[in-house]
Amino acid sequence: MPVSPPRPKGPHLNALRAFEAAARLGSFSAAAEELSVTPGAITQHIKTLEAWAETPLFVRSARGVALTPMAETLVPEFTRAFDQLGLAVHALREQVAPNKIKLATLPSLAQYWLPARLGKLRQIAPDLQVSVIALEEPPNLVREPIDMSLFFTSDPLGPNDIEVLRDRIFPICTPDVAARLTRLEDLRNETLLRDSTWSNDWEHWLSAQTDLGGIASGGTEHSLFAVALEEARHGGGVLMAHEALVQRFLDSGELVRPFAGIVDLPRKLVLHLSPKMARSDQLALIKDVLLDTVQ
Amino acid sequence: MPVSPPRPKGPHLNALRAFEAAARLGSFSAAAEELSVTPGAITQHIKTLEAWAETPLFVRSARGVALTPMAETLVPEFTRAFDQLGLAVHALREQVAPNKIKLATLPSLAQYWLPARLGKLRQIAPDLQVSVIALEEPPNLVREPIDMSLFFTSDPLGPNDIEVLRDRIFPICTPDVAARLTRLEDLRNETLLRDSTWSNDWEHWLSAQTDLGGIASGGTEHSLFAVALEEARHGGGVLMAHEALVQRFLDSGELVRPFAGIVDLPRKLVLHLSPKMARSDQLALIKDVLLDTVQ
DNA sequence: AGTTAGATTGAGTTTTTCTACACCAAAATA
DNA sequence: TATTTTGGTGTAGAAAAACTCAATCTAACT
Repeated sequence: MPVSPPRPKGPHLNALRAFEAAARLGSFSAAAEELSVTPGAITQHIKTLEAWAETPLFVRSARGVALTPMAETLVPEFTRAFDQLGLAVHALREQVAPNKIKLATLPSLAQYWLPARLGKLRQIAPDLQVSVIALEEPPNLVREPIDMSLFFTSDPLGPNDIEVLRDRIFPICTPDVAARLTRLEDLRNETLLRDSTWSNDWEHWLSAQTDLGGIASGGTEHSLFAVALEEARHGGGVLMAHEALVQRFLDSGELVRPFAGIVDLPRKLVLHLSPKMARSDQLALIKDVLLDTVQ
Repeated sequence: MPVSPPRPKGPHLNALRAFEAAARLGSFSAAAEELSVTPGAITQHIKTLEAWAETPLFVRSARGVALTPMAETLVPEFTRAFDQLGLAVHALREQVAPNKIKLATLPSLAQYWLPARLGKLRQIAPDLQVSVIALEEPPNLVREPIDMSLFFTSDPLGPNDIEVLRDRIFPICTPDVAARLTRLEDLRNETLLRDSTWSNDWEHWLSAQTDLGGIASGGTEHSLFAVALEEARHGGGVLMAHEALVQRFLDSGELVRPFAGIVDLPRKLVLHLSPKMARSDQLALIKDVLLDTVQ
C-alpha cells in the first residue's frame, strides 16, 4: 500500500495514436506513412508507451513487428477512440466550412482527368470550393481532414465507395511513331514507356494479345505518369496509357492508338467518401459530375 | 479549385483534449486543473485550435468563457472520443496489472481513515497492491489512470458510486480542555480549530444546537485537517471533527467530546469507481473492507 | 474606489517530437 | 554462398510543441 505518489499522468496522446496506427496496420513503417513521420518516430512513440505501461506491446523480429497477444485485445478499443476523434474533427470542419471540400487523388488524375470535371462542377455550383491534394497512396479518410479520395483499386467496394470507371489500358504514341508499327513485333524496336506505379501494365496488355512474342519488359520507367506521357507526346516511344488519362489527346489527334487491343483491368477508379461526406447535401451533385451523368 | 497543397495536417491532439475539457467544464481554469497545467496553457491550446479551424470556439468575457453555438454542438462528439480513449487506457492498465489499484482520496482520509482498512485488506488479499494518491479534488476517473476515488459529496449517487458513510461532525478536544467546557458559551474563550476545506462546519454544528449564543466564527483555520488535529491533540483548542477521522482518538481516550451534540450532515463519503473497476472481480472484497461489513 | 475571478500575453524554458543517418538482422534473391 | 532488400533500432542534434511565470486586462462584486 504505497501512499501518495504524485498525481499519476496518463500516456502521451501521440504515443497512443502511433500505437493504434502501428497495431492496425501491422507495421511501424506503414504507421509512419499514415502519420507522415519517419519510422524512427514511431519506434520512439511505441517505446515511450511501452515504458509507461511497463510491458512490451510488440514482438520485434527482423521481418517486422507483431502485437503481443495482450496488446492485440486492446486494439479495437483504441481504434474506436481514434475513429470517434476523427469523426469529431470532421464534424468540426463541416460546421466551420460546409462547402470547402478536400479531395485527394493521384497526381496523374489530378492533372489529366479531374480538371475538366471540376470546371464543370464550378459552373454548376460556384460556391463549392474543392481543393485537390495529390497523393501517391489513398489517405485514411476517417482520420485525416480530407473529404473524398479518388484512387484505383481492385478491392471490393465498401459502403462509402462509388465506382467511377473501370481501368482500361492500351498503348498510345504519336501518329508518326504509329506509322512504324504494323505488327506487335514492331514494338521490339520502340521504347516502351511506363509509369512506376503501374509498372507491369505492359505485361498485362501484351499477355492479353493473341499473338505474344516475348516482346518483353525493357523500356524506360518514369515515376510520374505525366513525365512518361510527355515523352510519348514528343515521339519518344510507346506509352501504356489509361483511357481516363489520355482521352483528350486521342480526341485532339495528338496521340493515336497503334493497335486496336484494349484491356479491361479488374481495377476500378473508386471515389471514397469520408463519413462526413457520405451524408453531405452536395454528394449527389459531385457524383453526377464525376460520373459524367450530369444532364 | 486550388490544386495540390501539401498534405493537410489534423489539429494537435493535445489542443483537442484541452478544448474538450474546457468545453465540458465551462471554464479554462477548471480545464487547467483537470489536466494539471496552468490556465495559460489552456488559452494557448484553444488558440491554436481556433487558428487551425479558422473560427472562434469560445466567446470570451471578463467573467469567463462561453462556447459559441457552433462549438456547442461539437462537444458531445469530442467527449465521446476522449471517454473512449480513457476506456482504452483503463483496459490497457487492467491487462498489464490487474491487481495494481490506484485510489485517490483526501489527505485526511488517507491519513486517518484508510490505513486501518487497507491493512485489513492486505491481510485478506495480499496480492492486491493498492496505492493511495492524496488529492484535494476528486479526479475524473474516466480520463485519469486512477481506479477509485473516495471523497465527500452531497450529490446524488451515480451508477458507479457506493455510499461508504454519512458525515457526522462534533467538537473534540483533550480531556483537560474539556474540563473547562460545561456550557456552549464557554466556547467563546477557546480557540475554535477548523479545516479550510470544511470551513463552515462550526457554523453548521452551532446552528444545530438548541441554544445558540452567537459564539461566532473566529478561530484558526488550517489548510490541512491533520494540522488542525495535531493542534487539538496538544490542547490548542476545540476542533470540529468528522467522526470517521477521529474515531481512534476517541477510542484511545486521547481526545473527548465536550458536548453531546452530533450533527448528521447531508454530505456522504462516496466510493466512486472507474468504468474498469466497476466490473472488477476484486470489487466485492474491497467494498466489504471499506464498508466494514467484512465477515 | 478597491478587490476579485478568470482569462490573456509574451518571454523564456523545458519537454516532446522529429529527422538524419548509420547500423543491424533475417529473408529473399542471385 | 554472396548480395540485396526489407523493416526496425539507436543516437545526436534540431525543430516544434507545450508549459510556466509574472505582468496585465476586464468586468463584476464589495
